[in-house]
Amino acid sequence: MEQKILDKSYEPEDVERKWYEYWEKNNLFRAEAVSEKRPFCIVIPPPNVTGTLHMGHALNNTLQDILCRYRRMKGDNVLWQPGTDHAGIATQNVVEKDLSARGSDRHAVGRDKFIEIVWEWRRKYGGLIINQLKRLGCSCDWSRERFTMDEGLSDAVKDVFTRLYEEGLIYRGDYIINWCPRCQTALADLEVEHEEADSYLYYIRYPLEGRDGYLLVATTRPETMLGDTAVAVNPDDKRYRDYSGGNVVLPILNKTIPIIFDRYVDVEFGTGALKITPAHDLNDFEIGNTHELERIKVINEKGFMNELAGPYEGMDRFECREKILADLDRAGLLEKVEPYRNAIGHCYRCKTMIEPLLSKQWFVKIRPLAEKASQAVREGKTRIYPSNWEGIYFEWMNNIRDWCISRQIWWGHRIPAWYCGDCGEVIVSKNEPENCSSCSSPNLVQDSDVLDTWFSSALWPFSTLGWPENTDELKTFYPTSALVTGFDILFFWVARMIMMGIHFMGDVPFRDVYIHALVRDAEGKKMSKSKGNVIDPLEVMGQFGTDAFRFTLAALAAQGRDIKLSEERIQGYRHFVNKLWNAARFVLMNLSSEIDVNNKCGELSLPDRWILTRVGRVSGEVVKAFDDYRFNDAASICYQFVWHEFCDWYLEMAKEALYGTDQEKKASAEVTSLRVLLAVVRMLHPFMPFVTEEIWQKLPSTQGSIMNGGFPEASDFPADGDSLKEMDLLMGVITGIRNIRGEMNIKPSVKVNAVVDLADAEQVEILERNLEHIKSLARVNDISISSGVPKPEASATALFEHNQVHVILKGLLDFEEERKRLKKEIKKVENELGVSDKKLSNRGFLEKAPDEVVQEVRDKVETLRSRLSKLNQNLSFFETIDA
RNA sequence: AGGCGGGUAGCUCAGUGGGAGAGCGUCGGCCUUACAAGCCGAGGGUCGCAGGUUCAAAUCCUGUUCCGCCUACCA
Repeated sequence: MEQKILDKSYEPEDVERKWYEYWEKNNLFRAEAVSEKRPFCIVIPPPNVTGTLHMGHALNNTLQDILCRYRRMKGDNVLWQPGTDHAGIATQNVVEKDLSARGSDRHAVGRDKFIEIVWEWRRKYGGLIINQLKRLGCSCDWSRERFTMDEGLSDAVKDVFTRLYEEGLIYRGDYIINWCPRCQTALADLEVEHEEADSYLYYIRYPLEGRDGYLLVATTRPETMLGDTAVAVNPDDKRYRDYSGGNVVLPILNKTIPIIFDRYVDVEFGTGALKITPAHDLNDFEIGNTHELERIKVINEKGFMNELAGPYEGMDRFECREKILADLDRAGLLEKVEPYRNAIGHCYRCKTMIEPLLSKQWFVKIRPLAEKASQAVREGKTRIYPSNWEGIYFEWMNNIRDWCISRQIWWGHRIPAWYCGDCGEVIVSKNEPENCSSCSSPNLVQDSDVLDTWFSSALWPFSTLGWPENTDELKTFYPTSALVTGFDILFFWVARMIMMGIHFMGDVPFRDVYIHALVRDAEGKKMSKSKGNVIDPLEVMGQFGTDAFRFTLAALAAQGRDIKLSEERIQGYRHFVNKLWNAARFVLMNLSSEIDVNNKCGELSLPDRWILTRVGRVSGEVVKAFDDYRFNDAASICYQFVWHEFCDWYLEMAKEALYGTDQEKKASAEVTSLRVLLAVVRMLHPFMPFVTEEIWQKLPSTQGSIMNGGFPEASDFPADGDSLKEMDLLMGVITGIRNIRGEMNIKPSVKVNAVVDLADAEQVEILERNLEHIKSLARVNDISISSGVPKPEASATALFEHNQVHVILKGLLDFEEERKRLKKEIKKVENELGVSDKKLSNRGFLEKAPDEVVQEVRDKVETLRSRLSKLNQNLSFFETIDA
């Protein structure tokens, strides 16, 4: 027989391991591909396969797990679809770093071998983050784990690429792209981080051809002048009107380039003359196109000056800048240098300064996809919570530009395009072609680039469910129910999933998107390794227990606000876990061996009726909060109820019956406390899966896992409105006496005598029936309840509603203290009365405010008046008595 | 430059038209047989500032200031 009494304190470590193994062994996370039950599906935002769990993951997955566990308990067929992402650039970087530490590099090992090494790496470390998610308690259906480089998902990628190509939505072209000279690859616009920094604006003289003088040009990047093919001015700019048809001589290279006119140029900025470098700047590129300018690339893919850079060939781009400035200065062509702040793009992976470069890349023509994705959200097919993110989503969708999807790295989905070595034909095909479709030549070479990782992530909600096969999973779970993610990947990932989902599945990929906050440190700073302010979730779990950690995250996850996390907060919620544990321990200790929650018991006591009514209401509130993604509300409702209603009031009062000899009363207290505890652990289970399972398994009347125990609902409990009012009265008396005791510093060991004077004689009986509770909770020896009795001599009085309770102080304390206390309270009541009186003397209020509001204020005034007169009476009593 | 969010108790925040709240911290009192990771009690706020709408504003509007974030092709 298993020991049913709980240990004195909760020890998370063993308990967590035990139950996670139990859940997995019993397949409790398994979803059914076909089921009568209502489907609920979340696809996990796939973590990088090389990653380790950080706070962002912890929050993100805790919230998902809360939703999944909640829905499962409500009887849904839940699929939490897990998996990892191959994270092309990040993973390649990690493996390359490892290679270089061993004195090698990817070019030395070759492409095929390198990819093999990365797979090996994944086999070795890919399970790390998965195990960390398990440690967090995540109830993913691990039997369905996917990886973006799996065969099935790779097929999906090829399928999507070829179909988009055939539809003209994927094309290949020469454009200015963001190039990272360190990672040696193109990046999408989104992958470039702009940060404002101190820089300089250099004013350079471009001598005019065939006449005296020069055109003064302002630039932040003097090294690109080697690739200049024009200088542009605004046609409306009077200063340059007579330069039409003229040329300038490009300094250093002494090349003649034209002065062109274009409205793009801002007359106000700098000198109003803009040097044009079509091969190294997006705007210049576009201006170059309209004016049919030559594109001269002077910086190569490694960030070094090439052979077209004349004397600077072979220099690094920054070195070249310094040299060129020195040379210009010497030639008297550098007029001035001004400090200037501008935002320069950096690689989001390695922080290297991005080089805008002319390059041939693959792009997705995004507008047609974006428009439908925009519309779907506008029509409410997908709802974004909190809704202010919708505006940001639309904003981005409206200004979106074509998506550069080719990457010059090796780890990823290779672009399914082949080039004919003989006729130059481009063949895009799911399967490797044997001959050129145009000239039948077998001389075909596959494109060496791979696709942006986000290209495969964009398919995640349907590729993981088996697409392009028409699987049962797709039929059952697509569109998925909710997506939970941080705003930092709203564009990278969420928007692109919506586009691809609509295009290939004909429907949005998810009904709801819940955008959660960022986890910051206690000062509100972003956590980062370089700042050294990271809190490691695994350490936290070890120190405080996973349940306390999860509850903290949920309790702090208010919509639209970042989370400031500190160890003190987590510690605070660990106390809550302990409180729950001890409540359970107490209930268990007092249960009779043959007890069952369905046992018949005699008449319920007032506290019994009250707590059952309350737990019903609270269940309803929690359900509503979960349904609205108000995790913090759900958490604090539970916290408040468990600690301050169940423990502080109910269990304290139940002791009366539990310790007593009346078997009927004892039985009803036992059944009620068990019933409420069973509800409490179930409503807390989504937050705190481990401790609740541990308690559940020790409680009588349970079978199997708490996961199958159902979620408590309002209708499970009797609603007894009278019990709420009666308890208010009872608690009012007890609180009144406690207030006096506290303020007068009467020690708990000293019992007092009290007289209760009720305004409503009919309520006397209510208190009479509950005298024992007042005596034990307020530490009272003798008490009398009646209506309309005079205040006893030498007593202190507490008021509640229209009632008063007098505590006899004779021989207990200093009356001066009581006079002070009364005066203080009189002042407080007078202030409140002043506010309300003012309202009632305002004609506008009486005429225009709703009747019930006016009535409320009238009632309040009445209450305050009677309080005030009682307080004054009490005070005058004390004024006449000598201590 | 544009956009978004925020400023409420010492700290972290909830509260979106009608009585300023919670948790933590602080202070005072308690080893009351579930829990000192606990129990009982107390103190503490001109709701950033200035106008406006309203009978009534923390709440709605306008302006302003400070902080944070996002987006951006003025060199």
